[in-house]
Amino acid sequence: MRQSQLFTKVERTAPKDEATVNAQLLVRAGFVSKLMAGAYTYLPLGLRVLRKIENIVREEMDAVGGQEILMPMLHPKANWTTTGGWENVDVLFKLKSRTEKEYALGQSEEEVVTPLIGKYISTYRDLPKAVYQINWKFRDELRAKSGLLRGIEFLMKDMYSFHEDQADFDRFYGVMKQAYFRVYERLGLVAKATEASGGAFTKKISYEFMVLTDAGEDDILYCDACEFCVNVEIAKEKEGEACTRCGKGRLAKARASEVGNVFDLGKKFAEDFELTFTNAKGERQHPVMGCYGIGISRLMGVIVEKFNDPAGIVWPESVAPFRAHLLELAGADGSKVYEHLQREKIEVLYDDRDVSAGQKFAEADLLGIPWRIVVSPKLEDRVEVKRRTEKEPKIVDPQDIHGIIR
RNA sequence: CGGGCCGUCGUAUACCGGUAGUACGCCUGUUUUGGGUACAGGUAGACUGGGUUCGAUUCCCAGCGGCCCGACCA
Repeated sequence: MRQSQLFTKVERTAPKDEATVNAQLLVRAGFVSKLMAGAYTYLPLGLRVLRKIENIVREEMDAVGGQEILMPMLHPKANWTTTGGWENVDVLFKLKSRTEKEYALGQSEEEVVTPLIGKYISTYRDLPKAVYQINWKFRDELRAKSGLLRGIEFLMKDMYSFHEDQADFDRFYGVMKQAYFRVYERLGLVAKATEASGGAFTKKISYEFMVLTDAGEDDILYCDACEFCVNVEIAKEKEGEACTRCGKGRLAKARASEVGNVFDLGKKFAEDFELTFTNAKGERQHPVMGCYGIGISRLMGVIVEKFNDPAGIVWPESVAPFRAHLLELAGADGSKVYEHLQREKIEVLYDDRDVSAGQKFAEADLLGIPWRIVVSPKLEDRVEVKRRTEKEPKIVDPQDIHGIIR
């Protein structure tokens, strides 16, 4: 894409009312624009990043047999009174139509997916099944904050699985855990599976996937020698104590942001909606249900919190809005290189604007695209290629670029 | 929801109970051309509604909005 055509522009100063790094950089660089606290517009650059994260999550959910659907965000009140959520879920947005009919905005979709699945599940031979969607969620938070980290409207992948028995759920939970770790790894993040409380509708322990960052709002204790990790809200252990699981490590405390979770919902929702299947003995039985969330838009914020330097964002290659940023300095013509990269199917942002070299360099650093390519009269027919993470460029022939940055 | 701070050109800021200034942006021209080039001219602003006052952007009240701390957060 030609940068001269991009409708957004870089701001030279950071917005005064954003405290977190993710909000400051994303707003300044023109990836997002705040409509109100907790709700952002995703601009062309930001939407490209969001879609990349979404696609990585989608690929990994498909890989474990998840089937993608898209459910309404607007829910009838009845589904929520059936489960008690209308009265008990305080973050539920409720609204009334002009004819006084009442609705809820989806903040999680057990109330919709459970009756939906009931239409298609009748025998144990239909199980297990896992369906998911990637869709906007609404939560009436008392205080939206921290840029993309806590919104009242946010993009989330939510998967729901249905199983014949607890053993099959447990098996699937293990599969999902590995899928989640693959997602985070592909995003360049290290996540810890953390034991946490199950919230309002399950007494069981749930697992939250946490990325360590000071911008987060959870405190966790984790063992420095084994995988053990627990949210302080349910921890019986204390910081500095020896780990009881492995007996070798010590527990350290850290701030983290929750980028995914897994709940064993048991039979709660199946019972509420009278969802049953016929087992091998011919008896009617409730399936065991699980739900699995990943906060897509929050991940975008967390990635920026983790990957930045004083000059700007440093996107991991897997989610960068473009792979290459082609800077055409005054007196040179980058159009041939641009066309070459397009033929090679390399996503490239072509800075063809009539602005100074210094401004192009500064803004390129802020945008954080992984590879920077410079064409300049100084270089004659050669071009300069540099990684965002590195200091020194390489001078190469234009036809060699795609081989280097691919 | 409790507490605190704050709303001034597009952005970031300053001053002031009596003509609202600066930087960046934007427009025109010249200049410059490898790290936000320089100069000249121009453009553009007091959240809303009440009150006090001769006069309010400034003081007071309310509303709306924002940020921070806490609580909350399937």
